[in-house]
Amino acid sequence: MKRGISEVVGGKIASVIFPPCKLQPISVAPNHSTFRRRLKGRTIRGLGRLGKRVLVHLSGDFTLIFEPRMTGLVLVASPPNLSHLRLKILLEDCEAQELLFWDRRGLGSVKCYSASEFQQVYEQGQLGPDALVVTAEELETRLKRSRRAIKVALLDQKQVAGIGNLYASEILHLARIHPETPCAALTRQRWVKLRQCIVEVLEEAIRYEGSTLSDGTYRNALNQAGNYQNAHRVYDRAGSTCPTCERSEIVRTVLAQRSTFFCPRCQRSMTRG
DNA sequence: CCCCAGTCCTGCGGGC
DNA sequence: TGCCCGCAGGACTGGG
Repeated sequence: MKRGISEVVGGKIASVIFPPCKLQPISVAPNHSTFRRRLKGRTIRGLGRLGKRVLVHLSGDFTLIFEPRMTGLVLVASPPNLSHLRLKILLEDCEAQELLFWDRRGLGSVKCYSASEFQQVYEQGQLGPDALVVTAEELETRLKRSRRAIKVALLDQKQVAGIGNLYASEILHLARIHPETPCAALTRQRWVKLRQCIVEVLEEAIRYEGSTLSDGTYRNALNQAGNYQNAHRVYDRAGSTCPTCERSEIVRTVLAQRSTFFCPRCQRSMTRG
């Protein structure tokens, strides 16, 4: 999503519009008027990412933070519809005419923080190391004393930032680790393998422009559907044959109230294999 | 501290 | 055909 909005860099924010919306409003921080005041007239200096959040760095040391959660989109193209359009930022002096935030369920948020506010909110410990750059040693050090299931731990953004429910199942299948394996039971070798698979799955998903599931919500910054759902090995594939062993059927379970998919043959043991 | 369950939100789809 | 209800999950909260 971040990559798709690069054409906003260098732009100047001409106006900030919260379109009238009959739905429950999304969260805006610090509040609507401060948000608008902080954005207006500023120049977009660059882009960043913090786990699943998209960062837009502004002049004056402010940072605009998009948190899309499941159904939010950061767009530089027409949104899927107007009824769920939550924020419209009109731009000048850059390739993109506008930067939009669209969110069907409204669980996402937009924030604009000063450097010190940003530091406070995302102080050390709030978010773990980014999943794309975490090392096996960091993962092991953070989790080896935990008795939680590895699938649940991978979703904990304080431990490692950037892995969502869908990708946790895919990562563990590729790493051939049973999702209920207690973190403390994983060997050094398994942490190394796990880190490799985290990077492999996430980079693959990014190449495919993400997963557009059956509800059709996820889109890239140009409102184009992703293709990673066609590459899923286990997610949402309960009952179909495992593409790795081509023998067992994919099983669905629930861990920490989240759907979890795995192959009982490839991800057999809790502690070895 | 560690960990889990409940909560928020909207639209889709299964069941009847 | 239409209605109702369960479900999807990322982050946060409260509590054991």
